[in-house]
Amino acid sequence: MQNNKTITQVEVPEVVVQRLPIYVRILSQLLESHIEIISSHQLGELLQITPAQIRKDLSYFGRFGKQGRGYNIQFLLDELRQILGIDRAWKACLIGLGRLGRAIINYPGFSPEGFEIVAAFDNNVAQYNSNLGTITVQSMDEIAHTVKEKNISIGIVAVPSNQAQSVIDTLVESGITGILNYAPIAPFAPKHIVMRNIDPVLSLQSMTFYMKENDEIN
Amino acid sequence: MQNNKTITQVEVPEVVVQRLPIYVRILSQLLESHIEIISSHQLGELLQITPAQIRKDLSYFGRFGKQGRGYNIQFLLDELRQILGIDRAWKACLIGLGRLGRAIINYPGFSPEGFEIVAAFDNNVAQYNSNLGTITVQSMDEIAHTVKEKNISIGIVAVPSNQAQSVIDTLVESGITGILNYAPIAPFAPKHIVMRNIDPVLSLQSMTFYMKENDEIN
DNA sequence: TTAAATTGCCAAAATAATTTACAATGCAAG
DNA sequence: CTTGCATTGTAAATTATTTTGGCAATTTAA
Repeated sequence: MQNNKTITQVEVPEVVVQRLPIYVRILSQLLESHIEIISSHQLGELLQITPAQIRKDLSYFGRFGKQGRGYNIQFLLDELRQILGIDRAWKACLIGLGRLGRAIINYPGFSPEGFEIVAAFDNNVAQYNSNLGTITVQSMDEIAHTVKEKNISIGIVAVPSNQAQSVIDTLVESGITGILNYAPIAPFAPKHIVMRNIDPVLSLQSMTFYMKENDEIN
Repeated sequence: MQNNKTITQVEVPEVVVQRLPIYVRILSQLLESHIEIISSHQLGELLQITPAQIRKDLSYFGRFGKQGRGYNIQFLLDELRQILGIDRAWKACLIGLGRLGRAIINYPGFSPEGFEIVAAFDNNVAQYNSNLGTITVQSMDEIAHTVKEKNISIGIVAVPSNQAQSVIDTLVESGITGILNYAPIAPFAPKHIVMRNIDPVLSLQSMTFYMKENDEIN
């Protein structure tokens, strides 16, 4: 393991980065409820996190609050959005249009957050070309070309396990930098690629570890 | 934060528990390829983990290998499955049969791993009662009764955000001990409940934090 | 019988994450 | 304007986790 953080900047811990979107979500809700100011204590209450941790997390990026008062929610939100890079739109493509892929492409939660699926690929083009609104399904051969042409930066992988790694390889070669992988595999990609796995079976399997203990009481 | 691990046993770190299912998955694949023995070094290669970490992880639970030889895959698999509690079937129920819920109930990946959805609930019973095979959709009023009757231990939440917390509360009252939550909220539950969240938007939002930096080069 | 491979484990070191504590500041009330 | 309360930001201490190095014990294979 080489040290790649000698550059001056204090490295932001991964856990902190993962908490920021949660902060954003809660703050958005509060704003919708016409609340304008919140303290780290109140926010911690809502999130079941200590106030100190919230202040510490934020301190990696700057000073956003006012002593004696708390945080202006709108301001903090804008700052966090910028920090996360979600103050702008991101283009994504979807690979695989089986049951899962179709559920993903119809999921209404991505676009309000700025993630737009602008292309879809499946080798069974004809079968899936209906009901997809403005998007035309393309053959997987066209991934590289389309990704470059449309300047897509995120790939969403929803193909069967046995095809997933090769799709990922293709995406990487096409110049994509982020991959959201739904295939139940341990994917491999170069370090500059940001990978996130969505894997409900793994979640369940780590869940039962803790449940089995309780269960023995019954 | 109270110390709840003074009981004698060495607490198994959460990350370790989350790696075990990955070990199980890889080992299963190896077994299918008729490989019988593997060393921590080879396994580490496959998973991009150091051999020492794999040995350390396993050492929390016992001794499963042979010096000079490595691990018998079938044996290690059986042991890990038992440790995780996935050496038996778990009954789950699904709440919410919108697009997401229907994708979940049709997902073929749960049952081979021993997670069986044996009940489904939605307030719009009539609408969804077709195409669900053996499962009959019940009204949400019936959650508590059915969970107890069928001895269900896992709840899968796929209702809209605004209903999710109240569904979770109901599940908890019904005696469920594990919840797989697909609703994009920060759910609240008592500590004895094991909660896992599946939230692709949060994943994407923590992804762009790392992508935006690379992006500025373009 | 010997050499090579590999586990299990310990202890040490390094790294990371969380919590504590408090000075500094801002706000509100009088 | 002054006082007292609330709250941030952060340094330091603490706790937790991960990694590393090393080696005796054991197994296999030559």
